[in-house]
Amino acid sequence: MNLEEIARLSHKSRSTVSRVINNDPHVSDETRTQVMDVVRRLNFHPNAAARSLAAGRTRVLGLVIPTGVSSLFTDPYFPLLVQGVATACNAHDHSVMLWLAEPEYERRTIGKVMHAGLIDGVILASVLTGDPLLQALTEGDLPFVLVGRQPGNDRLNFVDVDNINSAREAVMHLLRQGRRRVATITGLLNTTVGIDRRDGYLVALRQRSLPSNPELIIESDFTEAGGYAAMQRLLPCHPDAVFVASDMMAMGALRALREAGRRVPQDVAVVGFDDMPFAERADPPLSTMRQPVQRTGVVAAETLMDLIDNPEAQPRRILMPTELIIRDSCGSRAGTYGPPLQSDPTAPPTARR
Amino acid sequence: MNLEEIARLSHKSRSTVSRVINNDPHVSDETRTQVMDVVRRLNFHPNAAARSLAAGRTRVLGLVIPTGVSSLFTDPYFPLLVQGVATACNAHDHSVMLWLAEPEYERRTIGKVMHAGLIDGVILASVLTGDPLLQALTEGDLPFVLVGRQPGNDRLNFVDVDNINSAREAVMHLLRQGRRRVATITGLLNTTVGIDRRDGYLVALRQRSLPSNPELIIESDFTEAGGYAAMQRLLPCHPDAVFVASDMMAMGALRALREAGRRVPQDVAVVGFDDMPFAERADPPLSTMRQPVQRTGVVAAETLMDLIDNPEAQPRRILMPTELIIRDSCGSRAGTYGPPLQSDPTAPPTARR
DNA sequence: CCAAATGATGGGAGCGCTCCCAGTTCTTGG
DNA sequence: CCAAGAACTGGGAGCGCTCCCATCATTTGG
Repeated sequence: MNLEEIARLSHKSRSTVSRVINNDPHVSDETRTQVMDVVRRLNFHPNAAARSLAAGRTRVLGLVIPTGVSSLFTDPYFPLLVQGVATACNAHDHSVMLWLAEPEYERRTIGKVMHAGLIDGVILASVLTGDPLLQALTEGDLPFVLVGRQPGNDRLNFVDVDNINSAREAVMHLLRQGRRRVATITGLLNTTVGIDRRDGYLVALRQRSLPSNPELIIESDFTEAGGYAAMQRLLPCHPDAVFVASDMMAMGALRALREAGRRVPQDVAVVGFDDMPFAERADPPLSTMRQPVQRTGVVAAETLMDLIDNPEAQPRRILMPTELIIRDSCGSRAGTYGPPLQSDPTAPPTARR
Repeated sequence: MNLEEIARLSHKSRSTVSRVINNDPHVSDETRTQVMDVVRRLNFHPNAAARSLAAGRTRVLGLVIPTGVSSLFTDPYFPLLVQGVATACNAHDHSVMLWLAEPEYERRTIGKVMHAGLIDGVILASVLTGDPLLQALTEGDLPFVLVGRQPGNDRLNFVDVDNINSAREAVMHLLRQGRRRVATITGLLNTTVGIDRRDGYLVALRQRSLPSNPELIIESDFTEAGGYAAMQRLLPCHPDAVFVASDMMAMGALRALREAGRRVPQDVAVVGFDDMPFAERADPPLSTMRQPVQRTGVVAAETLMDLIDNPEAQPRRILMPTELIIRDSCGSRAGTYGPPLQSDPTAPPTARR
């Protein structure tokens, strides 16, 4: 079944049917109705390949997820992001093509993304600096949006949260409680997000004129096991608070603290990052910096579609809001543990929704 | 850049270049080398749309994930499945198109999957009986594979685990420990997997000539919160063991037991299902029936590709192996808790890898 | 009342491939 | 040494659309 056949059955031309299908205004209402009747009766859908070939666009967005990041799919971060992208594509009558960037197929993936004409644009999640695909995209002319900023190139389009300031706020919150030995478990420090959240920790200390103590800063890898191991290394240093750069690692940290007999939050306050679904059911419920992951996926997809339609505009650099969610693990729930939350009029608001 | 241009530069015809690109054997080695040199030099990739249009196949597989199942992307089940499918596609030089089956776009999704010619075949995960897309696929002629069997139609292709027998084994294990009041928290009973795992529980009781007690069977929904609520309803009935139909719900059940002061496994033994990554880090580590989710995704994709090449063959009905993983929560770790594991020569082996 | 603008429609060309058929060259056996 | 086949190569048609231009009918303004 094709345009020609619909044309025959509705006694119109192929061109007119094409106009109807594509909502072209240059069609009379009567004709439109006639054609649509036939289209609906036969459940006609135009062939995507022919359409792409003739029009030069596919109405498909690519989504590339790195596989090197070990946590990958056990951490709900990517699933939520994927869900956001897919939802936005649904809403805008696009489809999404998903690639796992497995190193052994790197060249092939680059070829498919950039040269095969399968997609109109691509969303790249969590790229590492120097990623060959990013390199190729930068040199090519396929529209693309990063999830997570890349320092050093201010012409890139990205959607992200303000990791530095969000981390700073989280640590500030701990300091305002009177915690004096605040440690941090960082993410991988070869990722921008890992670096930024650590830097936010350092900024907070500096703002309070506190020295940073290298033994209170442990690099980890965003996994539960990594958080557990990092917390164990931290135990001998007796921190009274830990800012953990992801909820997944925070779960590991809580487990290590529990096993070591340290009470949370009485002995050690813990704040995570992400507000993943499991955070509120942790033991104790985890205080954490919420970021709107699913919404980030939606915005990334919408930004990309906008970019496809308007390739010449200024780079889009979008920061999503974060929000500090206070639960039990940081010891500042009113009247629950320790000293009450001191109000600090110089502090920025913690909620920026 | 197109075939014609490669042909010009390599002093061959379009047809010959096409043969080289498609690994047609009717080309001399010399010609092949010449052409490939130009192809590589210009980094040429044939246009996917033109290819699909001319050849009638896209080398793209669809993957449809339901969104009605509330757990969806917070449960690592789907992510692992997606990863398996994507990996298999990578390995076989295919791409994967992902759709979230959101109810409000149901008609549109069906159209894209079935009539737009975007894909050569589709994998459907966790369909409910009577799903309109399944209905449409059954009546159409697009190759498709289900993840999870559908009773009532033995012409469908599917990949699954033997949920009935696996559940039976898990419950048998509890009974062999001497547990007498074994309860179950089921999944949604409008899903085949929910029904099958409950039925396996019932079969185990029957095999031991034990009566089934309705108040020890609580329907839940595969979520952590659902498992928590179900366990709370179970507490007054004083079960000494619970078979929970998913690890996610088991986490909720453990939380409820902990809050109620019931010791696991001394007071209540718990066995889950899935062996999700978090199971071994639960408190206590969760005994569970492992199923190879990622591998299931790989097999589903490979089965679909086979089906696309051989549409006329017999229906593929594939069962993946499961394996009971003994950890602390069921109280049968040798020399750890309670009575020793009794050997039961009539029992089937628990590991079937 | 007629020229010019406006609106609606139809047909041709062409997007970049694959597939088929025909033609050319090179072998090989009787 | 030549016919018959095998091996390789080239060109045409066509996949189902979109886009452009031409055409025809209908308004509208001077």
